[in-house]
Amino acid sequence: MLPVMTTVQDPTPLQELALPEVADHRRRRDPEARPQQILDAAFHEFADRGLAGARLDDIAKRAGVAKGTIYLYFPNKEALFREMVRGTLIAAIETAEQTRDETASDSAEMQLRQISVNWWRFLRADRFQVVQRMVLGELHHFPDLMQFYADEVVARGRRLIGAVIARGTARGEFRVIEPDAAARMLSALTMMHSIWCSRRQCFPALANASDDDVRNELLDFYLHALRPDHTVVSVGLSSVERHDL
Amino acid sequence: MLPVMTTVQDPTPLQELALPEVADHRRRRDPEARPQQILDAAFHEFADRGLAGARLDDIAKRAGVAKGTIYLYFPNKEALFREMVRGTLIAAIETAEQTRDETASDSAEMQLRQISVNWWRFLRADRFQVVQRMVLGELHHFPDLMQFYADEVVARGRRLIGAVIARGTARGEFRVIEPDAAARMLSALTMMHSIWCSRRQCFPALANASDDDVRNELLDFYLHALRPDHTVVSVGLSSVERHDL
DNA sequence: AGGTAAACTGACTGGTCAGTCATTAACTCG
DNA sequence: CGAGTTAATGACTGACCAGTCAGTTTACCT
Repeated sequence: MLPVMTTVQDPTPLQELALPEVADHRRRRDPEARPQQILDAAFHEFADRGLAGARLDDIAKRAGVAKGTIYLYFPNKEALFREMVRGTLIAAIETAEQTRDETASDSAEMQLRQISVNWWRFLRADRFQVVQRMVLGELHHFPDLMQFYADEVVARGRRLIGAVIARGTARGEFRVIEPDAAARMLSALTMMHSIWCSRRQCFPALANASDDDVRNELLDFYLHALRPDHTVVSVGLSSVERHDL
Repeated sequence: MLPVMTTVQDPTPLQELALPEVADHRRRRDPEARPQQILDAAFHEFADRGLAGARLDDIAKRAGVAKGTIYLYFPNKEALFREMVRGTLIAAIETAEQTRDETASDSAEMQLRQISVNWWRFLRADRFQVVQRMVLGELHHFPDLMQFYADEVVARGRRLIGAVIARGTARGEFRVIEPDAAARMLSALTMMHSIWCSRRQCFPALANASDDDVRNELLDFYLHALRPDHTVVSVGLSSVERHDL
Protein backbone atom coordinates (compact mmCIF):
# COMPACT_ATOMS: atom_id res chain seq x y z
CA MET A 1 0.00 0.00 0.00
CA LEU A 2 2.72 2.44 0.88
CA PRO A 3 4.32 4.25 -2.06
CA VAL A 4 7.75 2.68 -1.93
CA MET A 5 8.15 -0.22 0.42
CA THR A 6 11.87 -0.10 0.99
CA THR A 7 12.94 -3.67 1.44
CA VAL A 8 16.13 -4.70 3.18
CA GLN A 9 18.08 -4.87 -0.07
CA ASP A 10 16.71 -1.76 -1.71
CA PRO A 11 18.77 -0.25 -4.51
CA THR A 12 19.42 3.22 -3.07
CA PRO A 13 22.66 3.22 -1.08
CA LEU A 14 23.55 6.64 -2.42
CA GLN A 15 25.53 8.48 0.20
CA GLU A 16 26.18 5.35 2.14
CA LEU A 17 28.83 4.25 -0.30
CA ALA A 18 30.63 7.55 0.05
CA LEU A 19 30.85 7.31 3.82
CA PRO A 20 33.72 5.16 4.96
CA GLU A 21 32.47 3.48 8.08
CA VAL A 22 28.89 2.52 7.39
CA ALA A 23 29.05 -1.22 7.75
CA ASP A 24 25.86 -3.12 7.15
CA HIS A 25 25.04 -4.36 10.62
CA ARG A 26 21.43 -4.94 9.75
CA ARG A 27 20.08 -8.06 11.22
CA ARG A 28 23.57 -9.20 12.14
CA ARG A 29 23.40 -9.98 15.81
CA ASP A 30 26.18 -8.66 17.96
CA PRO A 31 24.53 -6.78 20.75
CA GLU A 32 27.75 -6.39 22.72
CA ALA A 33 29.20 -4.23 20.00
CA ARG A 34 26.14 -2.07 19.43
CA PRO A 35 26.67 0.64 22.06
CA GLN A 36 30.13 1.42 20.78
CA GLN A 37 29.00 1.51 17.18
CA ILE A 38 26.33 3.99 18.13
CA LEU A 39 28.70 6.08 20.23
CA ASP A 40 31.20 6.24 17.39
CA ALA A 41 28.54 7.42 14.99
CA ALA A 42 27.27 9.90 17.56
CA PHE A 43 30.77 11.25 17.98
CA HIS A 44 30.95 12.20 14.34
CA GLU A 45 27.48 13.71 14.18
CA PHE A 46 27.90 15.69 17.38
CA ALA A 47 31.29 16.75 16.11
CA ASP A 48 30.04 18.60 13.12
CA ARG A 49 26.59 19.64 14.28
CA GLY A 50 26.80 19.98 18.07
CA LEU A 51 24.33 18.61 20.58
CA ALA A 52 21.30 20.50 19.38
CA GLY A 53 22.13 20.17 15.70
CA ALA A 54 22.75 16.44 15.50
CA ARG A 55 19.82 14.33 14.34
CA LEU A 56 19.14 10.90 15.75
CA ASP A 57 18.19 9.70 12.29
CA ASP A 58 21.62 10.63 11.01
CA ILE A 59 23.39 9.00 13.91
CA ALA A 60 21.38 5.86 13.28
CA LYS A 61 22.11 5.94 9.58
CA ARG A 62 25.82 6.40 10.20
CA ALA A 63 25.83 3.55 12.71
CA GLY A 64 24.06 1.35 10.20
CA VAL A 65 21.17 0.87 12.56
CA ALA A 66 17.55 1.98 12.87
CA LYS A 67 16.66 4.89 15.08
CA GLY A 68 14.74 2.66 17.44
CA THR A 69 17.85 0.63 18.12
CA ILE A 70 19.53 3.63 19.68
CA TYR A 71 16.75 3.77 22.23
CA LEU A 72 17.40 0.17 23.18
CA TYR A 73 20.78 1.23 24.52
CA PHE A 74 20.38 4.88 25.52
CA PRO A 75 17.33 6.44 27.15
CA ASN A 76 17.54 9.70 25.17
CA LYS A 77 19.68 12.02 23.14
CA GLU A 78 21.16 13.76 26.14
CA ALA A 79 22.31 10.50 27.69
CA LEU A 80 23.88 9.58 24.38
CA PHE A 81 25.75 12.86 24.34
CA ARG A 82 26.80 12.37 27.93
CA GLU A 83 28.17 8.91 27.34
CA MET A 84 29.89 9.97 24.16
CA VAL A 85 31.74 12.77 25.94
CA ARG A 86 32.55 10.62 28.94
CA GLY A 87 33.84 7.82 26.76
CA THR A 88 36.01 10.13 24.73
CA LEU A 89 37.46 11.82 27.78
CA ILE A 90 38.24 8.54 29.44
CA ALA A 91 40.17 7.46 26.38
CA ALA A 92 42.03 10.76 26.59
CA ILE A 93 42.90 10.29 30.24
CA GLU A 94 44.25 6.87 29.62
CA THR A 95 46.50 8.21 26.90
CA ALA A 96 47.79 10.87 29.26
CA GLU A 97 48.48 8.47 32.09
CA GLN A 98 50.25 6.04 29.86
CA THR A 99 52.44 9.01 28.90
CA ARG A 100 53.30 9.71 32.51
CA ASP A 101 54.32 6.12 33.14
CA GLU A 102 56.70 6.26 30.22
CA THR A 103 58.65 9.15 31.70
CA ALA A 104 60.81 8.04 34.59
CA SER A 105 63.44 10.27 33.07
CA ASP A 106 66.25 12.45 34.35
CA SER A 107 65.92 16.23 34.62
CA ALA A 108 62.56 17.86 35.24
CA GLU A 109 62.97 19.96 32.14
CA MET A 110 63.53 16.87 30.06
CA GLN A 111 60.55 15.20 31.65
CA LEU A 112 58.40 18.23 30.96
CA ARG A 113 59.49 18.28 27.34
CA GLN A 114 58.79 14.60 26.99
CA ILE A 115 55.36 14.81 28.57
CA SER A 116 54.44 17.81 26.51
CA VAL A 117 55.17 15.96 23.29
CA ASN A 118 52.49 13.41 24.02
CA TRP A 119 50.19 15.83 25.73
CA TRP A 120 50.31 18.13 22.76
CA ARG A 121 49.72 15.29 20.35
CA PHE A 122 46.64 14.42 22.36
CA LEU A 123 45.37 18.00 22.43
CA ARG A 124 45.80 18.32 18.71
CA ALA A 125 43.99 15.10 17.84
CA ASP A 126 40.56 15.47 16.28
CA ARG A 127 39.07 13.44 19.04
CA PHE A 128 40.04 15.97 21.66
CA GLN A 129 39.33 19.04 19.55
CA VAL A 130 35.75 17.99 19.14
CA VAL A 131 35.24 17.44 22.84
CA GLN A 132 37.02 20.66 23.59
CA ARG A 133 34.62 22.56 21.38
CA MET A 134 31.66 21.02 23.09
CA VAL A 135 33.06 21.54 26.55
CA LEU A 136 33.55 25.20 25.86
CA GLY A 137 30.37 25.73 23.93
CA GLU A 138 27.67 23.43 25.26
CA LEU A 139 28.82 21.74 28.42
CA HIS A 140 27.66 24.50 30.70
CA HIS A 141 24.20 23.04 30.19
CA PHE A 142 25.44 19.85 31.88
CA PRO A 143 26.93 20.83 35.22
CA ASP A 144 27.74 17.27 36.24
CA LEU A 145 29.57 16.56 32.98
CA MET A 146 31.38 19.84 33.41
CA GLN A 147 32.45 18.78 36.88
CA PHE A 148 33.53 15.41 35.55
CA TYR A 149 35.64 17.15 32.93
CA ALA A 150 37.15 19.51 35.47
CA ASP A 151 38.02 16.71 37.88
CA GLU A 152 39.07 13.98 35.53
CA VAL A 153 40.81 15.88 32.78
CA VAL A 154 41.84 19.33 33.91
CA ALA A 155 42.69 18.59 37.53
CA ARG A 156 44.32 15.29 36.78
CA GLY A 157 46.49 16.78 34.08
CA ARG A 158 47.38 19.61 36.37
CA ARG A 159 48.39 17.29 39.18
CA LEU A 160 50.65 15.43 36.81
CA ILE A 161 52.39 18.58 35.63
CA GLY A 162 52.44 20.06 39.11
CA ALA A 163 54.43 17.13 40.41
CA VAL A 164 57.07 17.58 37.75
CA ILE A 165 57.32 21.29 38.51
CA ALA A 166 57.74 20.63 42.22
CA ARG A 167 60.47 18.17 41.47
CA GLY A 168 62.20 20.67 39.24
CA THR A 169 62.05 23.33 41.93
CA ALA A 170 63.45 20.93 44.50
CA ARG A 171 66.33 20.09 42.19
CA GLY A 172 67.09 23.77 41.63
CA GLU A 173 66.23 23.58 37.97
CA PHE A 174 63.20 25.83 38.32
CA ARG A 175 62.59 28.86 40.43
CA VAL A 176 60.37 28.63 43.49
CA ILE A 177 56.82 28.72 42.24
CA GLU A 178 53.50 27.30 43.32
CA PRO A 179 53.33 24.04 41.37
CA ASP A 180 49.61 24.21 40.84
CA ALA A 181 49.76 27.72 39.44
CA ALA A 182 52.66 26.81 37.20
CA ALA A 183 50.78 23.81 35.90
CA ARG A 184 47.77 25.98 35.23
CA MET A 185 49.92 28.34 33.17
CA LEU A 186 51.15 25.51 31.02
CA SER A 187 47.60 24.24 30.56
CA ALA A 188 46.44 27.67 29.51
CA LEU A 189 49.21 28.07 26.96
CA THR A 190 48.73 24.67 25.41
CA MET A 191 44.93 24.56 25.51
CA MET A 192 44.51 27.92 23.88
CA HIS A 193 47.11 27.25 21.25
CA SER A 194 45.58 23.90 20.44
CA ILE A 195 42.35 25.72 19.71
CA TRP A 196 44.05 28.33 17.59
CA CYS A 197 45.95 25.66 15.68
CA SER A 198 42.61 24.17 14.68
CA ARG A 199 41.64 27.52 13.17
CA ARG A 200 44.89 28.15 11.38
CA GLN A 201 43.28 29.97 8.43
CA CYS A 202 42.24 32.67 10.85
CA PHE A 203 45.62 33.18 12.46
CA PRO A 204 48.33 34.13 9.97
CA ALA A 205 51.09 33.76 12.55
CA LEU A 206 50.25 30.10 13.02
CA ALA A 207 49.43 29.37 9.42
CA ASN A 208 53.04 28.67 8.50
CA ALA A 209 54.07 26.91 11.67
CA SER A 210 53.76 23.18 12.12
CA ASP A 211 52.24 21.72 15.24
CA ASP A 212 55.71 20.84 16.44
CA ASP A 213 56.97 24.36 15.86
CA VAL A 214 54.18 25.73 17.96
CA ARG A 215 54.82 23.24 20.72
CA ASN A 216 58.49 24.12 20.86
CA GLU A 217 57.79 27.83 20.86
CA LEU A 218 55.35 27.32 23.69
CA LEU A 219 57.66 25.24 25.78
CA ASP A 220 60.67 27.49 25.31
CA PHE A 221 58.61 30.40 26.47
CA TYR A 222 57.27 28.45 29.40
CA LEU A 223 60.63 27.19 30.56
CA HIS A 224 61.92 30.73 30.48
CA ALA A 225 59.29 31.69 33.01
CA LEU A 226 60.42 28.87 35.24
CA ARG A 227 64.12 29.64 35.20
CA PRO A 228 65.65 30.57 38.53
CA ASP A 229 65.71 34.34 38.99
CA HIS A 230 69.38 35.32 38.88
CA THR A 231 68.85 39.00 38.37
CA VAL A 232 69.40 39.90 42.01
CA VAL A 233 72.69 38.07 42.12
CA SER A 234 73.97 38.90 38.70
CA VAL A 235 75.83 41.98 37.51
CA GLY A 236 73.63 45.05 37.32
CA LEU A 237 73.70 45.13 33.54
CA SER A 238 70.27 46.48 32.84
CA SER A 239 69.16 49.66 34.52
CA VAL A 240 65.53 48.76 34.44
CA GLU A 241 63.33 50.42 36.98
CA ARG A 242 62.03 47.72 39.31
CA HIS A 243 58.46 48.43 40.16
CA ASP A 244 56.55 46.57 42.80
CA LEU A 245 55.92 42.91 42.31
CA MET B 1 -13.84 33.41 18.59
CA LEU B 2 -10.52 32.46 20.06
CA PRO B 3 -10.41 31.24 23.66
CA VAL B 4 -8.59 34.17 25.19
CA MET B 5 -8.17 37.19 23.00
CA THR B 6 -5.20 38.84 24.65
CA THR B 7 -5.80 42.54 24.29
CA VAL B 8 -3.10 45.15 24.56
CA GLN B 9 -3.72 45.77 28.23
CA ASP B 10 -4.33 42.19 29.27
CA PRO B 11 -3.90 41.39 32.95
CA THR B 12 -1.15 38.78 32.69
CA PRO B 13 2.23 40.47 32.84
CA LEU B 14 3.56 37.66 34.99
CA GLN B 15 7.22 37.25 34.17
CA GLU B 16 7.39 40.61 32.52
CA LEU B 17 7.31 42.40 35.85
CA ALA B 18 10.16 40.30 37.14
CA LEU B 19 12.41 41.07 34.20
CA PRO B 20 14.10 44.43 34.50
CA GLU B 21 14.26 45.68 30.95
CA VAL B 22 10.96 44.78 29.34
CA ALA B 23 9.58 48.17 28.50
CA ASP B 24 6.24 48.35 26.77
CA HIS B 25 7.16 49.53 23.31
CA ARG B 26 3.95 48.39 21.80
CA ARG B 27 2.59 50.73 19.26
CA ARG B 28 5.00 53.42 20.43
CA ARG B 29 6.70 54.63 17.29
CA ASP B 30 10.45 54.81 17.43
CA PRO B 31 11.68 52.72 14.57
CA GLU B 32 15.24 53.98 14.91
CA ALA B 33 15.58 52.35 18.27
CA ARG B 34 14.03 49.00 17.36
CA PRO B 35 17.07 47.14 15.99
CA GLN B 36 19.10 47.79 19.11
CA GLN B 37 16.25 46.78 21.41
CA ILE B 38 15.97 43.53 19.54
CA LEU B 39 19.72 42.94 19.53
CA ASP B 40 19.92 43.54 23.26
CA ALA B 41 17.17 41.03 23.89
CA ALA B 42 18.80 38.60 21.48
CA PHE B 43 22.06 38.95 23.35
CA HIS B 44 20.50 37.72 26.55
CA GLU B 45 18.61 34.85 24.95
CA PHE B 46 21.57 33.67 22.91
CA ALA B 47 23.68 34.05 26.01
CA ASP B 48 21.89 31.48 28.04
CA ARG B 49 20.56 29.20 25.31
CA GLY B 50 23.02 29.46 22.42
CA LEU B 51 22.13 29.92 18.76
CA ALA B 52 20.10 26.76 18.34
CA GLY B 53 18.45 26.95 21.74
CA ALA B 54 17.20 30.52 21.66
CA ARG B 55 13.58 30.98 20.61
CA LEU B 56 12.47 33.91 18.51
CA ASP B 57 9.32 34.15 20.58
CA ASP B 58 11.38 34.65 23.71
CA ILE B 59 13.60 37.24 22.10
CA ALA B 60 10.51 39.09 20.96
CA LYS B 61 8.92 38.89 24.38
CA ARG B 62 12.06 40.16 26.04
CA ALA B 63 12.34 43.02 23.58
CA GLY B 64 8.70 43.90 24.25
CA VAL B 65 7.86 43.34 20.62
CA ALA B 66 5.96 40.83 18.50
CA LYS B 67 7.80 38.11 16.67
CA GLY B 68 6.89 39.56 13.31
CA THR B 69 8.60 42.81 14.20
CA ILE B 70 11.92 41.07 14.37
CA TYR B 71 11.52 40.07 10.76
CA LEU B 72 10.99 43.69 9.77
CA TYR B 73 14.58 44.35 10.78
CA PHE B 74 16.42 41.06 10.33
CA PRO B 75 15.87 38.53 7.54
CA ASN B 76 16.25 35.49 9.79
CA LYS B 77 17.56 34.10 13.02
CA GLU B 78 21.05 33.55 11.71
CA ALA B 79 21.40 37.17 10.59
CA LEU B 80 20.20 38.25 14.00
CA PHE B 81 22.87 36.13 15.62
CA ARG B 82 25.47 37.47 13.24
CA GLU B 83 24.63 41.08 13.94
CA MET B 84 24.43 40.48 17.65
CA VAL B 85 27.93 39.01 17.74
CA ARG B 86 29.34 41.65 15.45
CA GLY B 87 27.79 44.45 17.51
CA THR B 88 29.07 43.02 20.75
CA LEU B 89 32.58 42.57 19.43
CA ILE B 90 32.69 46.08 18.07
CA ALA B 91 31.75 47.41 21.47
CA ALA B 92 34.56 45.27 22.89
CA ILE B 93 37.11 46.60 20.44
CA GLU B 94 36.21 50.15 21.24
CA THR B 95 36.74 49.48 24.91
CA ALA B 96 40.15 47.98 24.17
CA GLU B 97 41.25 50.85 21.99
CA GLN B 98 40.13 53.44 24.48
CA THR B 99 42.35 51.57 26.92
CA ARG B 100 45.36 51.85 24.65
CA ASP B 101 44.92 55.57 24.24
CA GLU B 102 44.89 56.01 27.99
CA THR B 103 48.35 54.51 28.35
CA ALA B 104 51.05 56.85 27.16
CA SER B 105 52.95 55.76 30.24
CA ASP B 106 56.58 55.22 31.14
CA SER B 107 58.16 51.75 31.28
CA ALA B 108 56.91 48.93 29.07
CA GLU B 109 56.29 46.79 32.09
CA MET B 110 54.14 49.48 33.63
CA GLN B 111 52.29 49.94 30.37
CA LEU B 112 51.69 46.22 30.13
CA ARG B 113 50.36 46.12 33.66
CA GLN B 114 48.11 49.05 33.00
CA ILE B 115 46.75 47.65 29.77
CA SER B 116 46.18 44.28 31.31
CA VAL B 117 44.03 45.77 34.05
CA ASN B 118 41.54 47.04 31.52
CA TRP B 119 41.95 44.12 29.15
CA TRP B 120 41.27 41.70 31.95
CA ARG B 121 38.25 43.65 33.11
CA PHE B 122 36.93 43.42 29.59
CA LEU B 123 37.60 39.70 29.31
CA ARG B 124 35.86 39.05 32.59
CA ALA B 125 32.76 41.05 31.74
CA ASP B 126 29.63 39.05 31.02
CA ARG B 127 29.36 40.65 27.63
CA PHE B 128 32.64 39.14 26.49
CA GLN B 129 32.21 35.80 28.25
CA VAL B 130 29.04 35.16 26.34
CA VAL B 131 30.60 35.95 23.02
CA GLN B 132 33.65 33.92 23.92
CA ARG B 133 31.49 30.88 24.59
CA MET B 134 29.77 31.25 21.27
CA VAL B 135 32.97 31.88 19.37
CA LEU B 136 34.48 28.73 20.74
CA GLY B 137 31.37 26.61 20.55
CA GLU B 138 29.29 27.70 17.60
CA LEU B 139 31.19 30.14 15.47
CA HIS B 140 32.87 27.49 13.37
CA HIS B 141 29.54 27.27 11.56
CA PHE B 142 30.04 30.88 10.46
CA PRO B 143 33.43 31.13 8.79
CA ASP B 144 33.09 34.79 7.91
CA LEU B 145 32.19 35.74 11.47
CA MET B 146 35.08 33.66 12.68
CA GLN B 147 37.38 35.55 10.36
CA PHE B 148 35.93 38.82 11.55
CA TYR B 149 36.61 37.80 15.12
CA ALA B 150 40.14 36.70 14.32
CA ASP B 151 40.95 39.92 12.48
CA GLU B 152 39.16 42.47 14.56
CA VAL B 153 39.57 41.12 18.05
CA VAL B 154 42.41 38.64 18.26
CA ALA B 155 44.79 40.18 15.75
CA ARG B 156 44.07 43.72 16.81
CA GLY B 157 44.64 42.92 20.46
CA ARG B 158 47.80 41.11 19.56
CA ARG B 159 49.15 44.01 17.57
CA LEU B 160 48.54 46.29 20.51
CA ILE B 161 50.40 44.04 22.94
CA GLY B 162 53.08 43.23 20.39
CA ALA B 163 53.98 46.91 20.08
CA VAL B 164 54.46 47.22 23.81
CA ILE B 165 56.65 44.13 23.90
CA ALA B 166 58.81 45.43 21.07
CA ARG B 167 59.23 48.70 22.91
CA GLY B 168 60.20 46.85 26.07
CA THR B 169 62.78 44.82 24.22
CA ALA B 170 64.24 47.93 22.63
CA ARG B 171 64.54 49.56 26.03
CA GLY B 172 66.30 46.51 27.43
CA GLU B 173 63.49 45.77 29.85
CA PHE B 174 62.54 42.54 28.15
CA ARG B 175 64.62 39.87 26.54
CA VAL B 176 64.77 39.59 22.78
CA ILE B 177 61.61 37.82 21.71
CA GLU B 178 59.34 37.85 18.70
CA PRO B 179 56.71 40.42 19.69
CA ASP B 180 53.89 38.60 17.95
CA ALA B 181 54.67 35.32 19.68
CA ALA B 182 54.99 37.04 23.02
CA ALA B 183 51.65 38.74 22.54
CA ARG B 184 50.11 35.42 21.64
CA MET B 185 51.38 33.92 24.88
CA LEU B 186 49.78 36.67 26.91
CA SER B 187 46.53 36.23 25.02
CA ALA B 188 46.55 32.52 25.68
CA LEU B 189 47.16 32.96 29.38
CA THR B 190 44.48 35.57 29.86
CA MET B 191 41.86 34.08 27.54
CA MET B 192 42.04 30.67 29.09
CA HIS B 193 42.04 31.97 32.62
CA SER B 194 39.08 34.20 31.89
CA ILE B 195 37.18 31.10 30.85
CA TRP B 196 38.23 29.19 33.91
CA CYS B 197 37.30 32.08 36.15
CA SER B 198 33.77 31.85 34.78
CA ARG B 199 33.62 28.23 35.91
CA ARG B 200 35.09 28.79 39.34
CA GLN B 201 33.05 26.05 41.01
CA CYS B 202 34.88 23.53 38.88
CA PHE B 203 38.38 24.74 39.64
CA PRO B 204 39.23 24.68 43.33
CA ALA B 205 42.48 26.57 42.82
CA LEU B 206 40.61 29.55 41.42
CA ALA B 207 37.63 29.31 43.71
CA ASN B 208 39.28 31.34 46.46
CA ALA B 209 41.12 33.81 44.27
CA SER B 210 39.59 37.10 43.19
CA ASP B 211 39.73 38.20 39.60
CA ASP B 212 42.47 40.64 40.55
CA ASP B 213 44.49 37.93 42.25
CA VAL B 214 44.37 35.83 39.13
CA ARG B 215 45.35 38.74 36.94
CA ASN B 216 48.36 39.52 39.10
CA GLU B 217 49.45 35.90 39.23
CA LEU B 218 49.20 35.76 35.47
CA LEU B 219 51.13 38.88 34.84
CA ASP B 220 53.90 38.07 37.30
CA PHE B 221 54.37 34.76 35.59
CA TYR B 222 54.33 36.37 32.18
CA LEU B 223 56.81 39.09 33.04
CA HIS B 224 59.15 36.46 34.38
CA ALA B 225 59.21 34.86 30.97
CA LEU B 226 60.09 38.20 29.41
CA ARG B 227 62.96 39.07 31.73
CA PRO B 228 66.34 39.38 30.08
CA ASP B 229 68.25 36.12 30.29
CA HIS B 230 71.19 36.84 32.60
CA THR B 231 72.18 33.28 33.22
CA VAL B 232 75.03 33.34 30.71
CA VAL B 233 76.48 36.48 32.22
CA SER B 234 75.76 35.82 35.85
CA VAL B 235 77.69 33.74 38.31
CA GLY B 236 77.33 30.02 37.69
CA LEU B 237 75.30 29.46 40.80
CA SER B 238 73.06 26.66 39.67
CA SER B 239 74.63 23.57 38.22
CA VAL B 240 71.64 22.76 36.10
CA GLU B 241 72.31 20.70 33.03
CA ARG B 242 71.60 22.86 30.01
CA HIS B 243 69.96 20.75 27.39
CA ASP B 244 69.39 21.90 23.85
CA LEU B 245 67.08 24.80 23.23
C1' DA C 1 10.52 -28.83 11.91
C1' DG C 2 8.25 -25.54 15.22
C1' DG C 3 8.46 -22.41 19.14
C1' DT C 4 10.26 -18.63 21.79
C1' DA C 5 12.84 -14.80 23.15
C1' DA C 6 15.81 -11.25 22.11
C1' DA C 7 17.28 -7.82 18.73
C1' DC C 8 15.94 -4.72 15.60
C1' DT C 9 13.03 -1.90 12.48
C1' DG C 10 10.85 2.36 10.61
C1' DA C 11 6.28 4.51 10.04
C1' DC C 12 3.98 7.32 13.00
C1' DT C 13 2.78 10.84 16.66
C1' DG C 14 2.92 14.94 19.07
C1' DG C 15 5.20 18.90 20.23
C1' DT C 16 8.09 22.68 18.94
C1' DC C 17 9.31 26.66 16.45
C1' DA C 18 11.11 29.57 12.36
C1' DG C 19 9.09 32.23 9.31
C1' DT C 20 4.56 34.35 6.96
C1' DC C 21 0.95 37.46 6.16
C1' DA C 22 -3.71 39.29 6.70
C1' DT C 23 -5.03 42.55 9.85
C1' DT C 24 -4.84 46.43 12.93
C1' DA C 25 -2.89 50.54 15.19
C1' DA C 26 -0.52 54.86 14.95
C1' DC C 27 1.04 58.61 12.72
C1' DT C 28 1.02 62.30 8.78
C1' DC C 29 -0.70 65.66 6.09
C1' DG C 30 -3.91 67.78 2.93
C1' DC D 1 -11.34 64.75 9.89
C1' DG D 2 -10.28 60.97 6.78
C1' DA D 3 -7.19 59.00 3.23
C1' DG D 4 -2.86 57.16 2.84
C1' DT D 5 1.42 55.41 4.71
C1' DT D 6 4.31 53.18 7.86
C1' DA D 7 4.96 50.23 12.03
C1' DA D 8 3.66 46.45 14.38
C1' DT D 9 0.99 42.41 15.56
C1' DG D 10 0.16 37.41 16.59
C1' DA D 11 -2.49 33.45 14.87
C1' DC D 12 -1.24 30.31 11.62
C1' DT D 13 1.45 27.02 8.56
C1' DG D 14 4.63 23.80 7.37
C1' DA D 15 8.80 21.56 8.28
C1' DC D 16 11.36 19.18 11.32
C1' DC D 17 12.56 15.74 14.63
C1' DA D 18 12.81 13.26 19.36
C1' DG D 19 10.83 9.56 21.02
C1' DT D 20 7.31 5.36 20.55
C1' DC D 21 5.67 0.90 19.55
C1' DA D 22 3.41 -2.64 16.76
C1' DG D 23 5.41 -5.49 13.93
C1' DT D 24 9.43 -8.13 11.72
C1' DT D 25 13.64 -10.75 11.64
C1' DT D 26 17.14 -13.55 13.58
C1' DA D 27 19.25 -16.78 16.90
C1' DC D 28 18.80 -20.43 19.42
C1' DC D 29 16.64 -23.82 21.39
C1' DT D 30 14.27 -28.26 21.56
